[in-house]
Order: sequence, then C-alpha cells, then structure tokens
Amino acid sequence: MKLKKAVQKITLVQNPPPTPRFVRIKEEEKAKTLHELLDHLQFFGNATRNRESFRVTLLPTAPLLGEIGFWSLITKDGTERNDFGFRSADIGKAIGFHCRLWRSAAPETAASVITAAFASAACVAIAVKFAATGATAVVIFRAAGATAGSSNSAARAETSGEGVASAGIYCDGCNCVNCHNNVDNEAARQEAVGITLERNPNAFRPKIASSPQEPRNSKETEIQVIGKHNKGCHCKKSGCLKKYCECFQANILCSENCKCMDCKNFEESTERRAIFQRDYNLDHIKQPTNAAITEVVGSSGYRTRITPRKRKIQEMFPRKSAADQIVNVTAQYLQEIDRMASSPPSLSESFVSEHANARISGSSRSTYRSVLADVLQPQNVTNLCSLFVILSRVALNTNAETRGNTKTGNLKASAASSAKSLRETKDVRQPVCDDHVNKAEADAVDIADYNRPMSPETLALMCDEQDNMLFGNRSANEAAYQNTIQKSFNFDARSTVVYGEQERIIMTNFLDVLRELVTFGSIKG
DNA sequence: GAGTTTGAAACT
DNA sequence: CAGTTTCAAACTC
Ligand SMILES: [Zn+2]
Ligand SMILES: [Zn+2]
Ligand SMILES: [Zn+2]
Repeated sequence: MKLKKAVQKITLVQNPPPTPRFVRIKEEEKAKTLHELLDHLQFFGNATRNRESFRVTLLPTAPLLGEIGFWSLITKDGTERNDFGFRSADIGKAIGFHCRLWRSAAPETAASVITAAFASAACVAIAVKFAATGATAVVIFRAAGATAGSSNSAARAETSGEGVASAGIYCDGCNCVNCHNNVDNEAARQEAVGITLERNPNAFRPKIASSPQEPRNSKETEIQVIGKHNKGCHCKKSGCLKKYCECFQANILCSENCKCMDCKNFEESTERRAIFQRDYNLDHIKQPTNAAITEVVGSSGYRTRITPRKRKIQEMFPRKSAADQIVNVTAQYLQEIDRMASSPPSLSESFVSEHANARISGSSRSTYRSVLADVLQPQNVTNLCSLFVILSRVALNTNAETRGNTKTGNLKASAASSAKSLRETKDVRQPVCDDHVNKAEADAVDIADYNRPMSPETLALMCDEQDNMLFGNRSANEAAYQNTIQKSFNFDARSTVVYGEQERIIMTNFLDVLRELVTFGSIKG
C-alpha cells in the first residue's frame, strides 16, 4: 500500500492537469509511426480545437492535393479562404460552410453540413456532406503541433518565452486568468521579463522609433510622418491602410524597413489621403462638439493607444516537464499502427469519398471522380461518420455519469455495434444526415471532454469494453498496462485517463477504418 | 526562410 | 453586437 501511494505521488507530480489542448503522444517513435500512417493520407491543413470550437487552417499546398481531387473552402462570393472555424455545437447543422470540389470537370460549389468531427492527438477529422448533391467526404487535418517527430505546440510553448509583461506596464483590471503581471507579483514579473530578455534582448524595445504619442489638436498629417517601425511591416493584403499593419496602427508611414506589398501607406498616397480625410470629417464635422473626446479614440484608429501585440507567456511560470506528463494511453493502438504502417502504403491519397446516392442519374461526367472511388465505399464514410456520432455519445454520456451504472451497458453495446458495423462493409444505404443521426450529432458536442472525472467502475468497464471490442484476446502485457493506468492515478489525475481512454477508443476505431481502407487499397492496386 | 500558430482587426 | 473571417506578427524549426 505504501508503495502504491508513493507511485501515485510521483505520478501526480509528473501529471498535472492536462491543458485543454491535444494530448501529446509520449513516445515519439510510436507517434511517428502514427504520423507515417497518416501520411499515407493527405492532410488538408492543420487544426486546433478547444472545448467549443474547431479551427482549421488550410495548408498552402492544399490545392496541390487536387491531383486526386480536393475541395477548397470558399466564401459565398467564390473567393478562396485560408482558414475557418466552426463550433462543436454546430455539428450537424447547416452552417453555411461552403466547399468546392476542386479539379472536377465542372467545379461545383455547395453549402455543406459538417456531419461529424472529432479530434485526437494526431488529427482532426471532419465529415462533410454537400447539401446540394448529398456527396459526403471526410477530410483529415493534422492536429496542431502534431507534426511527425515533434512535440505538440502546447508542450513547445512551455519553453517559449514572450512575456505579457511589457516595458513597465502592468496589467490592471485585465481579464487574464491568474494574471501575474501586476504590482503584487513584481518578483515573478521581473523573472519573466528577465527570461524573455535573455531569449530576445529586443523583446521590450519599442517597435517604433520616436512615434508620435502626444495628443495634438490638428495637423496630424505632419506629425504622422515622424517615426519609423524598427522592423518594418510585412503586409500583403491590407495595403498598409488597416490596423493589421503595424505601421498604420502606430500612425506612421511605411519606411524602407518595411517589406510590404502594394503599400499605400506613403505620403502622397491618395488612398491614404482619402482615409485621412474621412477620419478627419468624422471627428470634426459630424461631431464637432465631441472633438475633445474623440481625441482619444479616432474613428479609424489613429491616435489609439499603441499596444504591441505579444503572445502570452504560457502561464507565466513554465512547468518544464509538462511535455512529458501526459499519459501515454495510446500505446496499444499505436502498436496496431506499427503493424499497419509497415505494410505497403498503397493508399496514398486523400481520404475523400463520395456518396453513391449523390450521383445524378445517367452520366456522371460533370462530377469529380476520385481515383479512390472504387476503393472507398460510401459505407466507409457513412460508417465513419456514424462512428463519430456514436462514440461522441458514448463519451458524452460516460462523462455525464458520476458513477458507473447500468446505462454504461447500453452505451457499451452501442459503441461496440457501431464499431462492428464499421468493419462490416454491408450495404448501409442510410444517409449520414438522417434525422435521428443528426440529433445525435447535435448532442455529440464534445468527444474529448477533458475535465470531468470518471468513476473507477466506469473506467474499468470502458477498458474491458475496449479489450473485447478491439483486441479480442489481449496480451498479458496489455492487461498489465490497463491495470497500470487505473492504479497510477488518483482522483485529480483521472480526467487525463478519461480523455486518454476516449481518445483511444476513437482512435482505435478510426484505425480500424484506416486499416480497412489500406487493405482495400492493397487489393485494388 | 518557410511553415505554423496565435491574437486581434475587420467584417457581417 | 456576437460570431466569424481575415490578417500579419510571433513563433518554431
Ligand atoms: Zn504594412
Ligand atoms: Zn510598413
Ligand atoms: Zn507598407
């Protein structure tokens, strides 16, 4: 008993509460095999998520994936978009998310519904259904910081050091949680400043040399010329006439330090003049009596306070070991992946499929056809989506339970049957977006619910379930591993396990899907 | 220097 | 005006 307690203590020290981000995969080599596996697919971009929402950034190279067909994200007016986000709660709803089938004979654009989404340490998968045609697809994004061989960004941020504390200005009345940048924490603040300076001696140097800060009554144009951005801006799209531009924001003209494109922030610029004139009019003509007040905040941002934009230091007091603290509950499925990754990567393209029902009767020439169309059956996508949904519900309900009870059994059955149906490629004609599924999806908000603890009973059930469901006859090692997981954590650390378990369920089943697809690909090609 | 992540301005 | 999209700096490697 004593020994056990000691173990717990050590584990606790090594495992502080997980940050609300992706769990880092501990063993890099195994993680690498996972990424190798995922490299057999193609990522469309990177993704981060928090509790409420997903945020996805398309890779710059994404259009090149069009070799086998690709969708881009577009706005309603047809322009391309780089990144987008959506809320977990909106999954299953029509949210005006537009996709375009790229490189199709006749690029089609349609509003889409995100039918499911889930996130793991390694990837974010989003299932989309085209509203118009009913075509479905699953797109896989690489999770933030989950590039092969690297630790995740949360861990990396631990060692990064841009402080919030800036040049003697304290936070006061800010909304920071646990803010230490104030007079009560002078020592800590100084330390953070010191660390930051050590890393970057220029961290607190003003960006603007002799920028005009003094209020004045008129003739702004003359004053504005004074000052120069030390590093210069690198604007590309704003013309340096929006506050995106640090020069414009600082109320100075662009200089030779700038590497901006299409710069309109120079003395003779008519565009700049126009803005200036408009600003002046707003301040002095429309609201003449308020002139003194608007001195503080100009309508276009001139004369606003210049606050350098800095990334937050991670919790001000970096915990060095955090990178190594997250439990590795992924070992088992990673072993599976090892096996898989060593097989020939015949499935080397994006995981994109189309719904068979979507094809317009007769000719299909007008629609994009993936080279994987023969490999990826619609059922794969459908089943995968369904799996997301059901597993989401499992996770949700499991978390809602405070103690293990009979409900768990139902959920177990549900998940198990889902996984089963996923593997069987029976002809499931049911569209992903059927009503009852949609409802489930709407409920399935948060698969990885990080913080809620799970009872030991439930935990045990979940573990058993996975064993039966995924590994049939588990090895003694794996059994021991499961025990270790359960015994190694006290109440406080348990949420980590919960998250890990959920992730493992999902990823393992996800793995099954991928394996199945690889198998098909091997057979085909 | 390229690629990624982040905070925030701009937009609706 | 809250939610979403666009933007460029800060960051990492
Ligand atoms: Zn600029
Ligand atoms: Zn500039
Ligand atoms: Zn410029």
